[in-house]
Amino acid sequence: MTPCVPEQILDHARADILRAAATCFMERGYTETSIDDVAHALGATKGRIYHHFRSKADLFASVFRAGMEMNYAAVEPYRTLPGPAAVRWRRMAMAHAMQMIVTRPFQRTVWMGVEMHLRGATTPQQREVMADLIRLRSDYSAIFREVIVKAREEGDFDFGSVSITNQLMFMTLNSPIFWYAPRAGETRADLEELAEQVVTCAWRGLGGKEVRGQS
Amino acid sequence: MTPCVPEQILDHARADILRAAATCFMERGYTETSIDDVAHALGATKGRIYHHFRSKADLFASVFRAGMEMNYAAVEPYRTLPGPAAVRWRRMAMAHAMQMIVTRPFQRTVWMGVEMHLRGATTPQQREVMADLIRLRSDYSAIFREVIVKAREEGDFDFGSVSITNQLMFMTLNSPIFWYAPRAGETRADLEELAEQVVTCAWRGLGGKEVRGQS
DNA sequence: TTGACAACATACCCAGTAGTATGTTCATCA
DNA sequence: TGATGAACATACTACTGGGTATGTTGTCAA
Repeated sequence: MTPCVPEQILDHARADILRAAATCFMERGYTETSIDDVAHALGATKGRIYHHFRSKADLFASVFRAGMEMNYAAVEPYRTLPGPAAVRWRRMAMAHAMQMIVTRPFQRTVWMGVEMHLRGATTPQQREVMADLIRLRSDYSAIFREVIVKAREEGDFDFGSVSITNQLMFMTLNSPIFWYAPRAGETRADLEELAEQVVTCAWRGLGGKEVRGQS
Repeated sequence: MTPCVPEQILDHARADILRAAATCFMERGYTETSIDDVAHALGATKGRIYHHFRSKADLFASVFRAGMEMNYAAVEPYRTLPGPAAVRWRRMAMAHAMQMIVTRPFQRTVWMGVEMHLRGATTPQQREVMADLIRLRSDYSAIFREVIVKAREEGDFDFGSVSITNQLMFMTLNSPIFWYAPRAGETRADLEELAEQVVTCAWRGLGGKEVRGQS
C-alpha cells in the first residue's frame, strides 16, 4: 500500500502557491517576479515551490490553467439556459465579468500568458504546453462567439465582422482586470453593479437593444 | 563656435533607435528586451545606444513620450472643430484608432509603461520621469473625457459613470494594439475600415445613436 | 524503533544582462 | 595638418535570478 497520499492536503499546498504566484505575477509581471518573491509571499523559500512545480514556466502555466478552469466553471450553469440567446449571453457575460473582478490575479496571469504566447516568448517544449492553454482559451472564447452569432440570427444583436466583434466584446468584458481596484467595505452588490456597467457597454457594442433593469 | 551640430542628423539617429526599441519592446516586452537586442535590430552594438540614451529606462521613457506625442499630433486638428461634440468625438476617435494601428509598436510600449507604473516597477528617480509621462497620458485621456461629457450634455451620448465609461471607451479604441496584425497588400482604406468598426463599437458603448455611413 | 519518504530549507552554480571603461574612426575647424 | 570631439565598437565588471544538489525534520507503516 502506498504511504497515505492525502490528496486534499497536497492540492491545498499547491493551491496556496498558485494564489501567491498569481498575485505576484499580477503585481510585478512574469519576468519581474522571481521564484524567491513568490516564496517570500508565502513566508517560505524556493524549495517549497520547486517541490511542487518543475519550473517557473510550469508554475505560470498552472496559474493560467486554474484561471481558465474557474472561468469555465462560472459560465457553465448558464450555457444551456433555454430561451433567447441574447438573454443567455447576458447571464454568461455577467458571470464572466464578475470572474474578472473576483479572480483578478489569475485573470491577469491568463492575459499575460496570451501576450507571451503571441510574442513567442517561450522555449519550444514550453510552447507545446502553452499552445494547449491557448486552445483552452480559444474554446472558451468560441462559446461566447456561438451565442452572439445565435443572438444575431434571432435579431437581438447587430454587428459586422464576428471575429473583430468577439475581440472587442472580450476586450470590454475583460477590462476590469486592468482598472478595477478593490475598495474597503465593498459588498458583492457593489461589484455586481460594476460588472453590470461593463456588460451593458459590451451589450451596446454588440448592437443589443436598449433595455432597463435586467439582471 | 560650437563644432557643427547637425540637429536633423542627431534626431534622425535617435529616431532610428526609438523605432527599433519600440519594435523590440512590443515583440518581447520590456525586461525580455536586452539592449543588445535593440542594437542587433539596428545592426549595431550597445555603444551606439548608450551614446544617445543614458539607460534602458531612459530609452523606454523616450519611446513612451514619442508615442504620446504622436497621439497628440494626430488628434490636434480635430480638437477645435465647431459643431456637435459627438461629431468631434468621432473624428478624434477615428484618428486615435488609426494611430493605434499605424504606430502600434510605440502604443504597446505606452501601454506597458502604464502597467509598469501601476505596478510601481521602477526605481524612485525613474518614478519621477514616469509620473510625468503618466500625466501626459492622463491629460490626453482628459481631452476625450471632456468631449464625451459635452456630447452627453448635448443629448447625443448616454452613459453612467464618466470615469468607467472613459476607461471602457479607451479599452475599445486601444484594442487594435493587441489583436491587429498587418497583412500583405493592405491599403490605407482597409485600415480605415478596421478603425471604423472599432470606433462604431465604442460609439455604441457611449450610447450614441445609430447612424450609417459617417466618416 | 526504524527505515522510508514527503515536504520542505540551505547553499551553491552559472547564464544572461545592465552598465562602464576604453579603444577606434572620421569629419570638421582653427 | 594636427587637434578635437562626435559617433560609434569592443572588452570587461558586477549582479540578479533560475535551477540544482544536498541537508533537515516530521510522519507513518511495518
